[in-house]
Amino acid sequence: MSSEAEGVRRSKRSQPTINDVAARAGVSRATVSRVLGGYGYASEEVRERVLGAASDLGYEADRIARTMRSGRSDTIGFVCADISDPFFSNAMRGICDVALDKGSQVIVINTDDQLTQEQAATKVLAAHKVDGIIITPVSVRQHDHIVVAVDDGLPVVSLDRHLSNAGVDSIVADNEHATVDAVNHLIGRGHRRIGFLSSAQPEEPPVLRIGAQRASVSGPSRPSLDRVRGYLRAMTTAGLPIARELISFVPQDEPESRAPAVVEMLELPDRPTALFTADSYLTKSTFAVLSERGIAVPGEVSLLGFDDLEWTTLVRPRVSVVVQSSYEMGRAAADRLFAQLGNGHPAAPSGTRTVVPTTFLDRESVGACPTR
Amino acid sequence: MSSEAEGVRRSKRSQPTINDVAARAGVSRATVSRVLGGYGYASEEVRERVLGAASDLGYEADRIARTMRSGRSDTIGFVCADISDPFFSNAMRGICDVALDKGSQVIVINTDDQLTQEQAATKVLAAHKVDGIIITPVSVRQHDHIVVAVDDGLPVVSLDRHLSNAGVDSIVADNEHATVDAVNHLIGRGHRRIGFLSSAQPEEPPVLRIGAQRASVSGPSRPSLDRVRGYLRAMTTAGLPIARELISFVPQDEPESRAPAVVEMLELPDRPTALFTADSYLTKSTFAVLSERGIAVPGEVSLLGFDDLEWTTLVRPRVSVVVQSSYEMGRAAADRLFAQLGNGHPAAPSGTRTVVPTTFLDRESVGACPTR
DNA sequence: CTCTGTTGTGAGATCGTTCTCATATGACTG
DNA sequence: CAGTCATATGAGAACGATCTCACAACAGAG
Repeated sequence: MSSEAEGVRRSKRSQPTINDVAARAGVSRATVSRVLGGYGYASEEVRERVLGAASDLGYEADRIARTMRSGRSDTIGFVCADISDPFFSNAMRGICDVALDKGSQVIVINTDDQLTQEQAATKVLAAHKVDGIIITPVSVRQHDHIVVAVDDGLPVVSLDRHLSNAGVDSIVADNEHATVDAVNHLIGRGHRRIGFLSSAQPEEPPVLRIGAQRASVSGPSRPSLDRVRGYLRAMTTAGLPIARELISFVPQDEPESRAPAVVEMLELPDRPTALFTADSYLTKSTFAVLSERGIAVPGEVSLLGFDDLEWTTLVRPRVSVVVQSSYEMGRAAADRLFAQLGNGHPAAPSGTRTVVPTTFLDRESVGACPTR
Repeated sequence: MSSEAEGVRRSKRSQPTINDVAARAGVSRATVSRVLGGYGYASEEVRERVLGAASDLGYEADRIARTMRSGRSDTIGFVCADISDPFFSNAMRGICDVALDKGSQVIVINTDDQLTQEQAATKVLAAHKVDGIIITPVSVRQHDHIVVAVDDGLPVVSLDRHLSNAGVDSIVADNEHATVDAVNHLIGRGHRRIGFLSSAQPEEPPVLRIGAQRASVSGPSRPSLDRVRGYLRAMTTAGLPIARELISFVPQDEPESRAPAVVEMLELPDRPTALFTADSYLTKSTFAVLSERGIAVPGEVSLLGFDDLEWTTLVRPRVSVVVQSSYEMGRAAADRLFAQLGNGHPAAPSGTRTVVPTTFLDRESVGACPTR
């Protein structure tokens, strides 16, 4: 009933606390917490008084204090190479959508594919007491920091890369299969000399072993490697020879080397009649080179790429591509993470590998192998 | 010296606390805090012991507890319509880069241009005790929730939109000027009938007033409106008539209406010889329609757009555009925010309007006005 | 009438920091 | 020798929520 004290309100940063609500409702903090938290007992009369007081004051629980006490922050972390990359920003959108649904927020950290930054990121996120982390690990070998986080009980989901025996769930596209299908499509159109272009992690350049009967690539599962594997498998299965010069890896951190790599392949004595580009960067560079040199697509050279981007339907010919939905992959990663969170005690992560399907969009850049 | 207790470590979620460090160093919490916080006195000997203990334990201060006590969270919020939109993801990257530099993290929330979601977002971020917010407000009229936040002492910077008299700093491109220059460029090439296509916020469709001598558009400053203003000013200044049918607004939330709007303009009895598209969506739709219909660019129709995207140099002709660096705008917004944070007590935001320059990229889609 | 159980409430510990304040010691000054 | 400093440290109070526990009050059972 004291109307005078009400008018005085400190203007700067003074959200009402649970004490204010308790005082206004004439009950204790514990009772307010019980009513608002929806647990324990509370008489109907008290419940109404508390709810009324809370809404009168515009009370909103301080998340930080809540986290302090309960350990849950309703916040997850997303660690990626570069949020301005469409793959990650789309995945981010998927993650955010799921998080919103679960009442969580998302903190983003870019690593620029630097291991040190990734290590720092996991530490910072742990210090922020995030409930879990979705990460696209820089390296599939050096991931001690991730294992440490998992051991500390922090749920982690790996996006677009699979960490073997790290006990981390992962969400990946069916890269190998999709590539097999795509290359088979080219083979089906009569192509025999099919070039393969891919970006490669500078730290772990792929090592190819090309034998008479078999070709293989060493290293753990990661998109670029799995796609080479798909290429090798499709070629081998079709009984086609694997030529070293038809496989080109461009270091991820040397964008300026992409066009030269494409040029080099096009200037081969026995030029490939089809090109499979394993990522959007190389699809773009390849298309640009082809277009600049006036090489007819698909008349002289067919082009088939991985990843769909806005421009692929804007250019002529429209580019045929294998699509992986980064948005769906983001959603899947978040779903997986919240599933782990749901199990009260974060059950020992089983290291489940969730494979997200890809789609083949047959457009205009692939044609029959030109006859000579 | 007790080596047995050391071996026992709880595996789940048990980061060492400042108490552990204090115990190991044989000092009090306060001393540890002083050494680690770098303030007050501490003897060289104690300092070393503390530092040693902290590093032995791998101690990292709990950010949540720190926030609890100090009020600073080293976290800022970014509220945008859709993080998967290149404009926002690039801005986000800029914000993250600056934040990283300042030792802060960024929480992203998508609003899908929904006012209710934006209101919820500001509340949640306040509850998370973020140090400040960068926001691209859905509406430049209904922003009570933003004013409330500012009044509560939460620094806010508005990105890409200016809120008049809300006391909020803003970062915007020089939309009007850039458009004047761009349209002047078209006029300089002899064009007289220049079409203008833009997206419009569904809630506040622009109202045009077209008089004999003057044309104007009502409403507060926001990119789409400022660009129409630029168009009107350039046309008026050049003494060219403003024709209502040459100005088309497509509701932002109706992507399916874009192509029809372009078609409608191209089928005008006296078809425009040049088109200025005020945002990337319409640039894309316009290019697609032009290309599908086989209309020669710039032979029959010239095209000039706002915003640069990957595809504009991949297609033929390459599209001439006005570029605003969303990355730089993001950086500028973050710089502004941290500048406010720096002033100990967040000085009353002056409502400063920072204008980020644009660049005109003259490529191949603009040509001389065809003679009939 | 005592005992047990349900319902309702509050006191107070707790989470891990930061930071104020009190206190202690030695050195130096007048 | 008392008084004033600078140096060095620790005790303990916040911050705002959650949640355990203790305790009432009252019902119904034995």
